Amino acid sequence: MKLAPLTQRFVLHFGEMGSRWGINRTVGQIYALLYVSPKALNADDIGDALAFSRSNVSMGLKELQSWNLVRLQHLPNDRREYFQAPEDVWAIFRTLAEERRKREIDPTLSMLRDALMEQAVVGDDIHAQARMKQMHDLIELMTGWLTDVQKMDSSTLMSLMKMGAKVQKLLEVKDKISGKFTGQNTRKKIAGLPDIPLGGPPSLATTLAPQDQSIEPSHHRS
Amino acid sequence: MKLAPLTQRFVLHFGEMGSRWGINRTVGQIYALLYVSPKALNADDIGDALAFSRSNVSMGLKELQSWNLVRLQHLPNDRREYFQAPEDVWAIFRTLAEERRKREIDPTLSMLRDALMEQAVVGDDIHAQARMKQMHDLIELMTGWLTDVQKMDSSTLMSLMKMGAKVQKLLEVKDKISGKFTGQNTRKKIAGLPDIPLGGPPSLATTLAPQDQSIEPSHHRS
DNA sequence: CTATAATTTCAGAAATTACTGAAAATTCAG
DNA sequence: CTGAATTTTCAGTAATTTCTGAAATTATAG
Repeated sequence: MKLAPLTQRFVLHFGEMGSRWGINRTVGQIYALLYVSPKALNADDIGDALAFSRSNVSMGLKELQSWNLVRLQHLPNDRREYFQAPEDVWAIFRTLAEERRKREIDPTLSMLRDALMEQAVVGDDIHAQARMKQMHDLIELMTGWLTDVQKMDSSTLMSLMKMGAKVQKLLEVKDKISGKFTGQNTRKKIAGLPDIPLGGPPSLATTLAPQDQSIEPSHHRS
Repeated sequence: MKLAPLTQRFVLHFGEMGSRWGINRTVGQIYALLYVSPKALNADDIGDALAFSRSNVSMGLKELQSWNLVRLQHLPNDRREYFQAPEDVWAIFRTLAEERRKREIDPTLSMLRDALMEQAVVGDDIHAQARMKQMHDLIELMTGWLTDVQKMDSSTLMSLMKMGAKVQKLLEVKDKISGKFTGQNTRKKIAGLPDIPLGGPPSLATTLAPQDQSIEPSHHRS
């Protein structure tokens, strides 16, 4: 590997972090390289720079393409494919968020939806279902909000993030002007079922009724 | 494994998703079980319910503890340790976000910080450093904002999320009232260096000056 | 302090995932 | 179409991760 020193550090770091991010070392390094590269690279460039086999590079690129994280380019008088990372870091971030949602959240959300449709019979399942409902509602709220956020233009998003905790103030002001409740009816409510509890302890107790709720397990051997 | 049907589906799903979430099957299933369980469970209960070896359960619980995702309990007249997931789904989510940041983001942020302190010498590194700066600034903005958000009380957060894209409107209104620029000076600016570009294409060109920026790679064989 | 219960550690087995080189498939200039 | 260039697939191997049972450690009741 014959990379410029800072580039090399960056690439190696991404390789190591890969596993924590759910990608492998190869994919991490390839992406890092594309990200810092001033020009698009072909598979041989990459394999050469990182000392990976050609097939490994091919698989890595395929993976990155499935994440929508690379742009494919064709150059005049060159049959090979050239790859580059999008220039806009915001765009990269959005893509990442979206893809992660698709892979890490959506399947769970749909599993939860299914489970909530069923009529729980066993006692344990009745409680379990209430818990699933809580999780489902939270996830739906978060992903719905993420969708909204992704629709905003970058500058709005930027403002929002830069003001940070100050939104709270702004929301308070808004409340005073527009009436008692905040954001009411802005997002659809799921038929018949209770809201996500906000506070601490009383949360579960309030969502589903007659179930053993005491802290100490009652029948766990003397 | 002798679990109630819905519980079982939930547990198995978490086991499968585990790998995508950076935890293993065991840990995923243990957490799922604790999450839906109406009472705290001890290691034997868990190993029994999921058919894992005692040592595997022990390791899994250790892992979950390192994520701050389980509470430990002691019962009268029972030497064993009992585990449970926090009841408040919001609290769980916050913990998850915080831990993931610690593991998946912070190391990269600090690597980037280090790399930005160096004086790039090689041409490629000069460009690479500009790219790292963009990534660094975006991450810092996001994590800083996350910190702010985590400081909000749940109801504010709830309002914010429920209003979704409508914040945009609110921000516009605020702008009209409070002057021309939004959020200006709300978060510290990093000395002397340019902001994160917002738009598409002109982004990189505006951040660091005299570097090959043309789209077609100029010296890539005829 | 001793004996027992409970938990943790750890070396090796099992399972999974990553990587390679060779072969197959695809693409495209001529 | 043909054949060279390029990319993809895939079977086998290497590396890593997960899981287990046995042994070691820790905690505590008596």
